[in-house]
Amino acid sequence: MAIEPQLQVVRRVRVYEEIVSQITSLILSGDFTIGDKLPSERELGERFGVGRNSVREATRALESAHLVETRQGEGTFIIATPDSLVPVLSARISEEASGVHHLFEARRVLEPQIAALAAERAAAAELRELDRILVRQRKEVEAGGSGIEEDTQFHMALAGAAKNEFLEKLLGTLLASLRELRERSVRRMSDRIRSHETHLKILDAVKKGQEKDAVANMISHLLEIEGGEVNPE
Amino acid sequence: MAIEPQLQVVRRVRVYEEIVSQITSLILSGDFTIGDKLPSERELGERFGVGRNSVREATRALESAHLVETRQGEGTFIIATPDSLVPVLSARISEEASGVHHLFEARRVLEPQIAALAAERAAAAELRELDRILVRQRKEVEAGGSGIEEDTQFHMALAGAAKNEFLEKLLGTLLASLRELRERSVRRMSDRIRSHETHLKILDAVKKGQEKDAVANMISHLLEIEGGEVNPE
DNA sequence: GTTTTCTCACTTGTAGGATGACTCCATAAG
DNA sequence: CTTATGGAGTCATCCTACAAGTGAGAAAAC
Repeated sequence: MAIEPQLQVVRRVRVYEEIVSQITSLILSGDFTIGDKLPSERELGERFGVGRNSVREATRALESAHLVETRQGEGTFIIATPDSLVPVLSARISEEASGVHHLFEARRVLEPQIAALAAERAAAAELRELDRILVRQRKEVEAGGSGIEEDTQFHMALAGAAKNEFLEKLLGTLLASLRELRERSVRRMSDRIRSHETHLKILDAVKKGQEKDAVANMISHLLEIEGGEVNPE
Repeated sequence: MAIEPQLQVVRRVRVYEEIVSQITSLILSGDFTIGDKLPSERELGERFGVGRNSVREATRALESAHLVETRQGEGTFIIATPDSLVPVLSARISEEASGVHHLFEARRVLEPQIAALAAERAAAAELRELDRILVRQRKEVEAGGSGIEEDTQFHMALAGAAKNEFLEKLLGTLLASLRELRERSVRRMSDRIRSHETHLKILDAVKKGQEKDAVANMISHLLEIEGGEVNPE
């Protein structure tokens, strides 16, 4: 084969994505704030040097992310509330590898407390659902699967049992950000089994309402998942 | 004034929204499932009787909701299952229902851990900044002010010292959400002074690197702020 | 002077054409 | 069998044209 020059893989960024990114930055930096009106589609197009279509596509993306609101005949307005910015922020951070450690740390902060709340508040039906998830995970792992889908389900169901929608939403965001990383990490079968067993321990503590055990088990579970190397100071 | 008939507010549905809705339904019903390829933009446009622009805008909205993935030269593909749609739907609901109580609780989950991290990692310059903030707060309160601005600064500076951008931004979000509520609550002078003194205690623990004291002091501080009635089970 | 109506400029909503870029696959050339 | 080539299908992006909605100020009516 002929000599192939090492080609840089060009990450094709579509025009509309670039616009979304820029406008999001302007909102985050405070240059645009709630209630502000964006320049018209034509003007934005001229300013960015792109067509009106691309501006519109960017607007649709921002709109479905609840960052802006478009009213025919009037214009497009910033409606970003702090709440709606949370997912955006986490998505950004996850793009930069430097933030991954922060995400794991945030998870270690959040999830043990979520486990404690679940231990305090979980209803019988929720406990049964958690049981069912772990049964599915066991089958999946024994069949050679990764069980990662069930893993996510377990953690989210636990958050649901904690009865705090804000925390639940937050964890969902966090797990979504970490998801591709976790899928990438090829874990050994023994790890998967151990992970499943720690799930059982956590659920056991939750069932008995033992908050401190739930916290402790969750912490060791997260350290297992995260590092591989558990570092129990 | 003349009799105003109760006018029904007409919800104008844009074409692209209708398309998003229809495709979402097809995913939920299982007619479209993961991996499936959507018809081409032209064909979709003809089938719905709309222009390609509208189809593209719908695609952008679906894409930013992680329901589909578009690859140039190939087509647009479903990347979601009915299961994965559930969180999307419930997120909408929680935007309205998510109560203030949940926000306070989330704060009690987050901020003690942030204080612990700060106790572990705070640099000298950051400690001096925290000092300065508390001096300003003291003056402000003694002059009859609320000191709420300095309160926010203190908590955010502490989060900065924790050296985790994600947690820092998260707390910023949370405090902004709670801000108007806190401003509304007319607190007594004695409460303001006590709040300031608890700040001093927290900072003291942070300076000495006593993580557990930092956590404990932060918890009691938050309970003070939140309820007025401390309930130390 | 006050109120109502109308006009017009501006903005978003939508359709559809033209062209470029990319992917895949069948077919031809070696 | 391997490698090029080319064409069909598709998305990416630009463009024009017009419909539809909004708001403000001019014009008209009172």
